[in-house]
Amino acid sequence: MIRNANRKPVIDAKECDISGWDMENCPVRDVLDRIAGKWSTLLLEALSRQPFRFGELRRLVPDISQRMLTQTLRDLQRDGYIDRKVFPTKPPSVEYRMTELGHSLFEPLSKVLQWAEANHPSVKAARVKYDESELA
Amino acid sequence: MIRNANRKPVIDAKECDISGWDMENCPVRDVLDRIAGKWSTLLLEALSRQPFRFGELRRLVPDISQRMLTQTLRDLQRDGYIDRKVFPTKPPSVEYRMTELGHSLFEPLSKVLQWAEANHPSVKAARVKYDESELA
DNA sequence: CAGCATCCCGAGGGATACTG
DNA sequence: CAGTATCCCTCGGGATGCTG
Repeated sequence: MIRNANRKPVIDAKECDISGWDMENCPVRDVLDRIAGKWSTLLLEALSRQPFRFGELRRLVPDISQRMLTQTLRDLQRDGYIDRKVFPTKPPSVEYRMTELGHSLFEPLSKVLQWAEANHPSVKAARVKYDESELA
Repeated sequence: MIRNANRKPVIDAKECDISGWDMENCPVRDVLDRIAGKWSTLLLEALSRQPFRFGELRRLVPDISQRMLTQTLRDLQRDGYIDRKVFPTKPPSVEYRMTELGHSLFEPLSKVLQWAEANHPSVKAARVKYDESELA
């Protein structure tokens, strides 16, 4: 039985490196908050394969509003994950292309996405089980 | 120069496997939405190291409100990432422990967290550069 | 100790219309 | 085509107080 007696003292802040994260300027949160948006990962996934133009992305992700497409692309660009090239044609065309930083981010990120897809059934099953035990 | 002429036709939905995700029941989003919360990764990181009790987690993450601590823990438990064991002592004590599913999630997830920490300077630099070019 | 209930606010994000 | 500008509204999450 796990009890207070043979429980280790509360984890040391230095050692654990968690308590040291004050949320105001936590590096991990600062990066994560931007890619945790509703559309970020989807756009990163698309652009990880090949460059796309605005309208192409719009067609690729039909559910996104052009407002959020613009904003998400700008945020991703601001953080250095994608590049934006304007071709002064008429009408103008704009190409979005993933940077090296973006690719290096997407490498570990894609593993999480793959995990999510692969383990979705387990998660759904866990939810059903939880919900059943709750209404008891 | 990249132009419309020698540009590949718009990516095939089947091949790309993106357009096929209707957002309503996209597996990836369904999983991601829960771990994208403000506190989820922090609690997963803590519990990936060792089990903790409610109050211990509270002290580990001082910024979290007990409301969000309770709610986030319940959500993580519901999705099967952590277990909750109640010891009928007085006063009662509750232990949270990461499940195998949680550990298997945290494996790829921790890589992203490490990436975020390691590349935070690059991201910050990109932002500065972007903001400077914007006010021009 | 480990929660639950309530109130409340700001940000994320949708819908629509207009523009260079 | 590739955006910008408004309006609006949900809801994630903070603060506070109460309970078994």
